[in-house]
Amino acid sequence: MKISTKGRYGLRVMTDLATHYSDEYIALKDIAIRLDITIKYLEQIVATLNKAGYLESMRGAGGGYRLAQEPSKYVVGDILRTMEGNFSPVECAAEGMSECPLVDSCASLSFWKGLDDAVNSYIDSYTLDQLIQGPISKNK
Amino acid sequence: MKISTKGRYGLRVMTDLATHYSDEYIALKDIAIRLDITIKYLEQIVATLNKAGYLESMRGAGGGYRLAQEPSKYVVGDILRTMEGNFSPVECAAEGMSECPLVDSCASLSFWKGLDDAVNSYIDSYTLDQLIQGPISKNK
DNA sequence: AATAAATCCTACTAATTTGGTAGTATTTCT
DNA sequence: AGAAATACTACCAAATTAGTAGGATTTATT
Repeated sequence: MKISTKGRYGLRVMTDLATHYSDEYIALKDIAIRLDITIKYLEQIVATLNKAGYLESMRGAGGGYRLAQEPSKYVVGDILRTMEGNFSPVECAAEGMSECPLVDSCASLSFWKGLDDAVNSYIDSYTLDQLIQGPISKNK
Repeated sequence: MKISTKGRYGLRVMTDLATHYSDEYIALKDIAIRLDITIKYLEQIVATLNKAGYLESMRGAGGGYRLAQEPSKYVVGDILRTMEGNFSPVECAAEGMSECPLVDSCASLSFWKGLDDAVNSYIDSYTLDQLIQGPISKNK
């Protein structure tokens, strides 16, 4: 049960933008260096975040990206679901799914739904600003 | 963040064996029909469960598999981890991992570890016998 | 106006994982 | 001896994921 690099990098980009939060635009070039990924790959990740409305962008020289809102406004769960599509560990536990022929006799459905709930309520309990606090102390 | 069919089928096989729990051996042929998968694929799934020591097997005509212990002795989390390898959504949150070059400055590590904990403690809170109760009432 | 720096858009490709098939050997019961 | 079952191992196909690449467009600077 793995989270893809898109989800991880997506969150990293958001935390990077959060730690550099201001009204200035930050170029992908800079983020790419800090996160050690290519600009080209980063472009795709940022495109997803941007389409979701999380960012403001400025094209051309001196352009870049910045958060559309302050860090505390971003729920980590939203970001992860945006990057990964739905986050349900099992399809049949997700929205309105009931294609499974075994559904009526399925002993595990409520178990899976419970897992789904546990995961989502955890990731929804964090906002971006909470992520960028604390761990800095580990640096010293 | 998906659970593979191996994990889902593995758990289904175990619940199937649990609902038919007795000292008789159950042939894969029967399980395959009930779960609607081929015997050959089922063989692989069962092989993993068997190597983990969850089952007792009997070869030859009239043979099959049965649970090595009574259903209440099986923690669902153990079964899922057996089928999926480790269950950590992110590698760096798993055992002793720290290869990530960003580890010291990683803002998210404790977040990921928390997710890992949330998932594992949920799946460890169920035993097989709990799964096979309750949903039967939905059948009527 | 030209140039450089940046986002934007889209297509393609490579690598990995997942899901499944297949064949054959071995064991056990009748 | 034969049938029914597990045990083992290799292979393959489809899907997903991860990453590359090229070029178009926009904007600031000189």
